[in-house]
Amino acid sequence: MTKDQLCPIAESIKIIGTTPRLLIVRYLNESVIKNNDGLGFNEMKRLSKLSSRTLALNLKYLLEKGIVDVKDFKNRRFYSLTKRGREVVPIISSIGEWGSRWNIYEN
Amino acid sequence: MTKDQLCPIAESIKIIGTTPRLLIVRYLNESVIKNNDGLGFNEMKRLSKLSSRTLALNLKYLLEKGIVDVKDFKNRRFYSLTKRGREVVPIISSIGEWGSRWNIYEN
DNA sequence: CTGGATCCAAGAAGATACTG
DNA sequence: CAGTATCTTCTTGGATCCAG
Repeated sequence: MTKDQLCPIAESIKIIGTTPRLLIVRYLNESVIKNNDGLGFNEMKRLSKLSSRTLALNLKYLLEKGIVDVKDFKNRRFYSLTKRGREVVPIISSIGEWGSRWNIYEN
Repeated sequence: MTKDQLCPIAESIKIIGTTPRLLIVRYLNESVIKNNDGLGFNEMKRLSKLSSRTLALNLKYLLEKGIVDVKDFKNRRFYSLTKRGREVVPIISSIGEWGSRWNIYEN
C-alpha cells in the first residue's frame, strides 16, 4: 500500500486486463464447465494460441496472484482457477456478451 | 469473415482486452457520469497515466473501431464514447466489482 | 508425449522532448 | 492543447530444443 497507489479499478485493469491473461482465465473456466480436472499446458497453448513463452510467463503471474492453481497427478500437471480466479469469470462473461452484440454490426 | 476466424470471445478479448483501451473507456465513461462534454487529450493522459504515444495510438484504434468519438468545439477536442463504446461499460463495471472483492484480501 | 526453456524477431508501451 | 518524434524497455510471437 504505497502512498500514491492508483485507484482499485485502474489497478485491477493492470492485473487482469491483458489479452493473454483474459484468454487463460477464459479457457480454464470453460474446462471447469466441461467437468474436467483442469487443463494441461499444451492444451491451453492449443486453445489460446498463445506462444509457449507468453503462456508460461502469464501462468506464472496468475499463479503468484492466486488466480490460477496447479496440481500434479496422473503424471501430468493440471491448471485450474482458484476461488479468486473464478471471481474473474464475470469479466469474461461481460466480454462475451459484448462480443455477441458487436458481431451484429459487421466490423 | 475468413474461414479460420477465431471464436467471438477470443476476438473480443483481442479488441478490447488490453490495459490502455480499458483505461480509456473507463475514464471516458466516468466523464459522462459527471455530465461533461467528454475529455481532452491531456486530461485523459493525466487520468490514465498513459504516455501520449500509447494514448494517441489507442485512441486512433478505438476511433476506427467506432468505440470512441471525437468532436471539435470551443477550440478544443472532446473525446467521448459512442453507443458501441457505451456497450463496453459493463466490462469495466465487472472489473470494478472484481477489484473491490480483490482488495478484501491483501495482495 | 507433456511442460516447459531458450533464442531471436517484431510489436506495444513508457519516458521525455519537441512542435503547430 | 493535442498531439508527433525518438529512444528505450517490456511483451508477444514463432520456432526450436530438451528433460522427465
